[in-house]
Amino acid sequence: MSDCDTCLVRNRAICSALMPDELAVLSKLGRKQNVTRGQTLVWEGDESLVVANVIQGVLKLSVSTQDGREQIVGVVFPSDFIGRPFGKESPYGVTALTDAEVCIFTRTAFDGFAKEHPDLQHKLLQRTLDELDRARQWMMLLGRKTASERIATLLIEISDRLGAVGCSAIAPFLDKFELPMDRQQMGDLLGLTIETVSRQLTKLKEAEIIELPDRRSVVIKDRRRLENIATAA
Amino acid sequence: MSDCDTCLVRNRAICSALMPDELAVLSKLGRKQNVTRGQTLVWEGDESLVVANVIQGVLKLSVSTQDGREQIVGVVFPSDFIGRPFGKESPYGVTALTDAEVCIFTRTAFDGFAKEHPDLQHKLLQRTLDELDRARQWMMLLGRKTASERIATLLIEISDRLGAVGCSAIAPFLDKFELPMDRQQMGDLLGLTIETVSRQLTKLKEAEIIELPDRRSVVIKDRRRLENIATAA
DNA sequence: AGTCCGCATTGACCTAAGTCAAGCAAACGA
DNA sequence: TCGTTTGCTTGACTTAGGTCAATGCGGACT
Repeated sequence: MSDCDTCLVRNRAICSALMPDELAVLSKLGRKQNVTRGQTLVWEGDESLVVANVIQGVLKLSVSTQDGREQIVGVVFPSDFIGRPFGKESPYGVTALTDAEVCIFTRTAFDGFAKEHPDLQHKLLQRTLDELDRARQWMMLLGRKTASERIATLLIEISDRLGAVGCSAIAPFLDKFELPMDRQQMGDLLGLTIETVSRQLTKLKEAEIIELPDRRSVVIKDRRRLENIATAA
Repeated sequence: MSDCDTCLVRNRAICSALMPDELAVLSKLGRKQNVTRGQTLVWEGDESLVVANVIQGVLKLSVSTQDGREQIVGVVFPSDFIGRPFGKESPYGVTALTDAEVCIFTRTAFDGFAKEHPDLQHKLLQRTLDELDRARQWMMLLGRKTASERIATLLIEISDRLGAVGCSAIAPFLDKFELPMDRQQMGDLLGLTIETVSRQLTKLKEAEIIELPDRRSVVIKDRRRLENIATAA
């Protein structure tokens, strides 16, 4: 891999657990790779051959039924880790939602390196625990929330996670942002149809809680009210 | 804690990563505790003060909305690990579904010990990754499956996990078992109401796919067909 | 400028699951 | 032994969200 020193996510990715000399070793094992929107990095059910760090862009993790229903089970942002280390086939596919850049490793090479580096494993454990918490919050959404609660929650969540990627000191709340996905993908993430997503968005727009300047943009005009809807308060 | 040597789950819990002398140290930090059905070990939103291994019994992890809707986001069986190590408040409550016995540690003591024992952390990481995969499969269920698919999936899942606890060499498929939860809890786990759970169970009974000898027992009469329903094949 | 084309929106209608309200039966306590 | 409670089932009705079918609209290409 070319150059960890200039990596956009070097302070936030799991690599930040490593000392410079260790990082040099790891960097030899990986390489940067560009991925274009829609490209699939890992197929659901395939043996888990690679893991990666996201440098730029947004990717989805998704599961499908035989008859084609799809559920997005995770969305990864810059500095997040992708893949299933330590054996096992990948129970979900990984596909780019936007053009992206990842720092990719073969799973076996990464596993071997990780075994020797407890600090890296520790970071990975913390990240996995956080991801598990997030997955569980999403289970509540999928199991018990109404369509409008789901949409509101999604907008807040995306705003927060995009905000965390940028400089949060300058822009603590990101009230204007680009959706990293289309309506269908929002539906696949929320367990709704595209039509319901669309209807709920126009409802929020008509209530003047958000604006939709174009198909991909969202402006949050009344964050407080949006949060109230999201938490069913 | 009294005695790891005779612990029912010593070969399967994360403790199995440790050497005898290390285990002796860990055992000093924990103690066995009995929990009765319905008792809550950790409250949702409380600071995470304890972690534990499950020795016997079944517990639920659950999240609630302000207005009282509940979603069960995880079910833990003997040898599973409970709690949120390394800081943070617990985003879910932990409550016993059956009488249970756990081996409990204060979080800080456990964290300290884990930091010194990479093998233990490695086990914990693998377990957390598995748990995350399971949570994601459940997201597919909650987001995209119909009521009958959900019920069928639940019965298969409980049968499998109870089977894994017992001796799977003797009983590879557990076709008769006790549900570790009531109808309401099945609903909370599946994102359904109690009435829908009941109706779907009677439908499976009338199709002669299962039997329901009493409120807590299930007999799987036609596993193949049940699996077909579960996977929407 | 005009015409595709891929999304997104909107409307009319349908249905799976929720709600509300009885019944019912095993377990429980007097 | 008989109420009472607690959990489960069943039935009648409602509804949130899905389905199907137009329609709209902005961006890319000729």
